[in-house]
Parts: sequence; structure tokens; C-alpha cells
Amino acid sequence: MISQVSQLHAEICRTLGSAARIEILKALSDGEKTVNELSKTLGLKQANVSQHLSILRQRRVVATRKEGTNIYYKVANPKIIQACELMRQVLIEQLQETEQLTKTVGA
Amino acid sequence: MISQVSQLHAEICRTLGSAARIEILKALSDGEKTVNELSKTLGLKQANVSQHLSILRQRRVVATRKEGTNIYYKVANPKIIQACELMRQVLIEQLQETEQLTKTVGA
DNA sequence: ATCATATATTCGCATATATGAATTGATATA
DNA sequence: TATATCAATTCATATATGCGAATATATGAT
Repeated sequence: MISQVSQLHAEICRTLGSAARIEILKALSDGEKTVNELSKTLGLKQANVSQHLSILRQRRVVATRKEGTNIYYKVANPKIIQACELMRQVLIEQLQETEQLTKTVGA
Repeated sequence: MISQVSQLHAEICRTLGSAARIEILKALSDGEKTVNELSKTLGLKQANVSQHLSILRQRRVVATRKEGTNIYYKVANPKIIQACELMRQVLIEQLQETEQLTKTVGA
């Protein structure tokens, strides 16, 4: 009863369901970076970043470009960044609502 | 090193990381529905739908309205629907790329 | 060939998640 | 009161996921 497309859709969402991977995407949203750069920027171990990138690559959320020893990663489709941005706005609105609420209760 | 916001962002994504919940959101995107309606429409057990709705409610992805015995669910923020729509487009583009690829290989 | 650097993979463990079954609670109605 | 309906919760179990540590692979330089 559950469509194949929804199955794939859920898989992409699960792929984004890790704070580390969200940070990686955010870091990549302003241009491509190597594994090492990401590792240093985010303060995560290289192996760990590589694992997350592997998962993101499998689902084609990121794409790669090889240059010598380095592998440059970028977000595969700008719409993914747009979707993330929308979700972040939802989050912000949620937080604002909560603030509103605590203020009202406090008054 | 990983921001609180990214943590929350990932939580929302994980919340959407279930095909059943994606279907529920799709079903709710054209207006509010009760648990029973969803259960029948999606062909899932009531208890199961209720569980999923409970998860969606916790993360405030859906909102409820009570009317007599019934509880009507709706998507809490239209931006969530927009984000889902974007991700679905990404999916479609991915599938098209794959088709393109298989055609090329086949030729 | 050796070494250094960049990236990927594997393993083991702890934790998280999904699901079905059974139960409970609340409301309506005969 | 008895019963049917709708929804939520609890529990047990199977499965998936995240992460660190160690190891492997690949490329480039000496």
C-alpha cells in the first residue's frame, strides 16, 4: 500500500537525519570541499566524515570530483539545499512559537 | 562542534524518514483527516497510524484539532509540504538521470 | 621501493527505531 | 448499564544506525 516513491523519499530523509550530515551539507552549500577540509571545519574525525560522505554519496545527495589525491565533494542538486533551508525556517518558526508560549505563560 | 540547530534539523529529517509517515504527510497535504480516514486510505492498522502520528506530533510536524470523538490532523506548517515537494523533485530528477544512463549504456 | 598524505572500509558495541499485539481511555449511543 | 467506536499507550522483539579504533587502499613525492 506504500508507494515505491515514498520509500525512496523516506530514504533520502533518513539520509539527512544525522546532525553530522546536516552540518556537512551546510558546509558544502557554499562550494565544494575535500574530506580533510570538512573534517577540520566540523571538528569530526576523518574516518567519521568519510563514513557520512559515503552514505550521502550512496543516496546521491552529494557528488564527487577527483583531483590528484583529493576528492572534492559538493551537494548534488541545489534543490536539496533549498529543501534544507525550508526545513530550517520551519525550525526557526517553531522556536519562535515556543518563545511566544513561554512568554505568555510567564506573564 | 555540532550545533543545536543542526541537531533539531536532523531530528525533523529523521521524523520524515519513514515511508508510512511520508504517505501520511502526502495524504494530509490536501486537507486535514482523522486517524481512521488515514488508516483506511493508506491501508495501515489504526494503531500503527496512531503511533506514526504521535511521532509526527511530538516534533510538531502535524497539528491536531478535536471535534467530538474525532481528532483531525493536519500538516503544521505549509513549508514542510514545500520541502517534501522539493525532495520529491530531486528524486524524480535522480530517476530521470538513471534512465538517461541506462539508455546510454544500452545504446 | 619507500614514505607521507588523503580517503575508504571493516568491526564491535551501544543505542535508536520500527512494528505487531494487547491494553487502556474516552466518548457516543442503544 | 452495556456496547461500539476512535484513539493512544505499552510492551516485546527484530532491525538499523552511529561512532571509535584499527586497518586498507590509492596517489604523489623523494
